[in-house]
Amino acid sequence: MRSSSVTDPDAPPAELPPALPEPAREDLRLETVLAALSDPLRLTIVRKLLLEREAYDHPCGWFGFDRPKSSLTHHFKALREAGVLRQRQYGLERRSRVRTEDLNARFPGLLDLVEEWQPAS
Amino acid sequence: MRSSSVTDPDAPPAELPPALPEPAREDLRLETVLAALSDPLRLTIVRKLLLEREAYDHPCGWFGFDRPKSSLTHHFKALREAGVLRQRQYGLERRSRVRTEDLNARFPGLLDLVEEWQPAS
DNA sequence: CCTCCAGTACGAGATTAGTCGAACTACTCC
DNA sequence: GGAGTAGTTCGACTAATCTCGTACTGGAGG
Repeated sequence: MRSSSVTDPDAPPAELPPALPEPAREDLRLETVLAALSDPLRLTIVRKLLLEREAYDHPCGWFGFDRPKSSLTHHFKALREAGVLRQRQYGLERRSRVRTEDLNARFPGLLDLVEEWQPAS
Repeated sequence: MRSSSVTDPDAPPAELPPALPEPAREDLRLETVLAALSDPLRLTIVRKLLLEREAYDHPCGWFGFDRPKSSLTHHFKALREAGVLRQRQYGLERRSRVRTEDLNARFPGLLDLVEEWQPAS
C-alpha cells in the first residue's frame, strides 16, 4: 500500500485523535467485561452511549451525572481498561464510545442486554 | 414416604426437595447477575453445569475443585443469591442447577456467553 | 448410641473497589 | 500572559469481597 507520510494534509477523514490505551479485541476477557458492567453507574454510561450510537462520541460531562469528576474518571477508566469503551482526546475533552464491533464479535448479545437494562426503582 | 430406598435421583418432580431461598425471576437484576458471573471460579461452575445440563443436579463435591469447603460454600451462595443457581437439599448433599429458563427469559443470550467462555491460559 | 460425611456458619486477615477532596495538567480563547 | 475549562492524579477513608481455618449441623449407617 502507499507509503503514508508522517503528516498527510490530504487525508481529511483519517485525522481522529489516537485512542487511549485499551486491550485488543482478542484480549477481551468475559469476566473482566462482566465486572466492569456490574456497576449501576457504569451500566448507565454504556446504555446511554448505546442509545445515542448514531451521534458522535460523548465527553463525560455530557452524561450529566451529579458526581465529583474524580469519581467519573474512575468509572470511565474502568470501562476503558476492560475494553468496553474507546476514548479519544478531542482538544480539551475526552470522548467515549462503546466498542460495539469488538464486543459484538467477542460476546454477541451482551450489549443487547445492556441496552434493555433499566436502573433499579 | 415410600419404602426404604435411598434418596432417589429418579424421583418424579413432585417429590423434589424444596429449593433454598432465591430471588424470583422478576427480581433478577442484571448488575447482580453480572457481578456473580465476573469471577473465574463461578464462571467455571456455571459453565460446567451448562455443559452437563442433561444430567441431574450436581453436588458441589462433583466439581472437583481443590479449595476449602467454606470457599465453595461462599461461591455457590453468591450464585444462588444472584439468581443464577437453584439449590436443593438431597439428603446430605446440596445439589445445584442453573436457572436456565429464568435467565434465558430475563437475559437472553447471557448463558450462551458463559457456555463458550474459556478460562484464562 | 456413635461415627462419618457434605456442607454451613462464623470470624479473621488480606485485597480490592467505590467515593471523594484537593492539587494538578493541558488546551482554548481573550 | 491570564482566566476558564475538562479531566487527571494522588491520597485517604470506607465498604465490600475473597480466602480460609475452625467449629458446627444434620442426615445415614453401623
